[in-house]
Amino acid sequence: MNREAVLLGYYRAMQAELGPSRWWPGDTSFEIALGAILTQNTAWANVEKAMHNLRESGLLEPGALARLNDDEVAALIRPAGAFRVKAVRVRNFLNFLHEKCDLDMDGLRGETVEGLRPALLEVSGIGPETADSILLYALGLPSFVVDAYTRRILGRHGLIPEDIGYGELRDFFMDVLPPDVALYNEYHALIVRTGKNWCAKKAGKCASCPLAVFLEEFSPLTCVGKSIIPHP
DNA sequence: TTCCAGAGAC
DNA sequence: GTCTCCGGAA
Repeated sequence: MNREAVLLGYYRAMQAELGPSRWWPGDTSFEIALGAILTQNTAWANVEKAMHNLRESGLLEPGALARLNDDEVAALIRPAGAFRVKAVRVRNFLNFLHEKCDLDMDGLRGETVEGLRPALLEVSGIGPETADSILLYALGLPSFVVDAYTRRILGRHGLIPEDIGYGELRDFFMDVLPPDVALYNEYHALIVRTGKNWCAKKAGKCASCPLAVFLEEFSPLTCVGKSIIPHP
């Protein structure tokens, strides 16, 4: 199998069906990075409520947010869920920005994925997916983002084992795709939109999925009606 | 593995 | 009422 051709085929199929995604929503690098932390295991609609609270209070910039204590931050981001945990994670990220670039993310321009990714992963509360989201969407660096939808879709199609680790799944893309920021950006956006609409955890709606042709081509699974079930 | 922890869909 | 959500830490 030519993995590059297959993965580009997935990309084109989603692109043809869904059109451009215009990701990641947010006016500044900091706002995008903040959203990446707040959306951890959380529906985006709830993140928007938290962002709205911060915006109304003029706190969507690092300097202003850094002056609040954790309880004040927690109260504002409450709609995003796990708010006490996430308030600490935002604090840790602000401390990172303070040391790294004096709270100005423009100071991170010129950094590389190889240089910055390990540093981000040192921050407690920033795991691999959040780090890659910040690198790609906030800073425009070519670090491919994978997530639960990526694993579920490719797993159900039989292209990867469903228990594949984050790093291995990321390499599955980065080993064959060119390091193209625009491609990486749109690819992950399309995966999330496709996953949300067609590849629900319990029962996928494969019949109408933009990627149905690939399921038939690669899958050891059986597609019955509008849902996908494991092959006996 | 379990907890976090609100909110919408079902 | 249960499940899931643009995960990560202990």
